[in-house]
Amino acid sequence: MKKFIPLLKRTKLFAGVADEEIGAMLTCLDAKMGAYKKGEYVLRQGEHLSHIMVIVEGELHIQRDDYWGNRAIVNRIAVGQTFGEAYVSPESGALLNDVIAVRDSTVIFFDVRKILSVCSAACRFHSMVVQNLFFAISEKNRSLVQKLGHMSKRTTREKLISYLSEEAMRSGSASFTIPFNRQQLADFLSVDRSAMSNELCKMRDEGLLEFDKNQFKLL
Amino acid sequence: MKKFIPLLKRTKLFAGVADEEIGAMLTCLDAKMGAYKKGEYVLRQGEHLSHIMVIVEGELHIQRDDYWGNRAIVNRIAVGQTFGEAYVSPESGALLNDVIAVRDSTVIFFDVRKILSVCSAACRFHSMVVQNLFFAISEKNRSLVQKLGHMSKRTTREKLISYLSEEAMRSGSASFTIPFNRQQLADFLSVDRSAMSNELCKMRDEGLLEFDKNQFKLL
DNA sequence: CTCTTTTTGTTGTAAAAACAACCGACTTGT
DNA sequence: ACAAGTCGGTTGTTTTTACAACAAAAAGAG
Repeated sequence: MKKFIPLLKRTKLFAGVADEEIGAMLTCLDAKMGAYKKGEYVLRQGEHLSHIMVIVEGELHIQRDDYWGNRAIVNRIAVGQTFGEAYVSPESGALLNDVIAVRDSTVIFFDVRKILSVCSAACRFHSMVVQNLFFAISEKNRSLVQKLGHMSKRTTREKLISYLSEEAMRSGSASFTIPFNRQQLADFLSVDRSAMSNELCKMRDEGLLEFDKNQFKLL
Repeated sequence: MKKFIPLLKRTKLFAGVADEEIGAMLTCLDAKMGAYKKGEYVLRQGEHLSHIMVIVEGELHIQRDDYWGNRAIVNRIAVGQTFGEAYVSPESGALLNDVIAVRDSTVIFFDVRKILSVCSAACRFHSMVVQNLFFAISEKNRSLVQKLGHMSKRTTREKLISYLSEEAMRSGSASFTIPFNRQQLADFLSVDRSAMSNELCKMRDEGLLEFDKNQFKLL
């Protein structure tokens, strides 16, 4: 687990915590590691979560499949990001979604109760982690609201424009790469893949944008 | 402001804090009160927020109107609930939505920085409020995910079933009252009002549910 | 109580999306 | 290298939605 300390240091969760402190905290917070193959479930809807997870390798999707096989991708968790902050609260019920590895992934789990309760040991930075956790969930909250902004658009085209504009804004350039393939993007925006593909090509023909695979350019 | 202390005591934010402490904290946290008429804007998209608000009278909608007049209702804030927790983080940018009073409303604002920094005075319960704030945003996070669950449904009917099921679940009964009129519900689910009204009546005719104004019963 | 405004339901039409089926290009594994 | 699988695009059909316009009922104002 130690080899991930430099990476952990750069995460939002451990921002401002010294290297040597992180090592101590791994013990203090009862950190456990898990490895998942591509396509494997990390957590399943209905489970009760007692740990917060930080992803240190790979990529996860928070998603949900309904009875008819429609998949909705709620969110994407990349290296350095966390999942489970929203389930820290004692009143939070069962997990609403599945968490699945979209690539071979490694995850470190931290015991929630140990994070929230003050520890006696060397964790001078404990309270900073609590505040970081707050900022992390705060950021996730804003990202969910932004996603709602895309989903509340009526047409596939508007959803695409809303999403792609955000990605362009985030990357700070009209050219950018999205972290989804077509099917995943369709599941993320909750539209039909073929209809979306069709719409993308129409938009390209109209000169609104260019794309090649996951590389997009807004014009 | 004092008359709201009993109410504040029952909010999630001040859970576990004694009456007399709340009075002290109102000063300590630099609480300010604001009154808003029905239809008035409390906050506007693009503003920068430095306060967390607790609503003590009335009802607010978090919403966004686009260029073409389409309104999307992101969330509803009722008495005792908070808004702005997600904008506490220093990196959080401008407000993504408008906040509007749907009824005459009264709001108490708390200075964010004073909440997050440790105060010297009588606020023994300060750290409890920080944790409560965490739980509040955590709950809001889950509610956003649930809303995404409704919005990710493809048809108006499915969205309605998803939403109404949740409301039934929450009320613990097949009969329940929703906090929206038809137009607001349509804006909340991001569908056309007339189409939704039509769908609701079809579902009633098929024997799926009964309703009278905002009162619904699932069968 | 009466007039006005708001809310809800209804209908028809045009636009858009979902769905299904298929093809070719590209990957991957053996 | 070859077979199997994945991925993105295309097309046609059916279903659903948005939009617009209107009517009836309810709520609210004076």
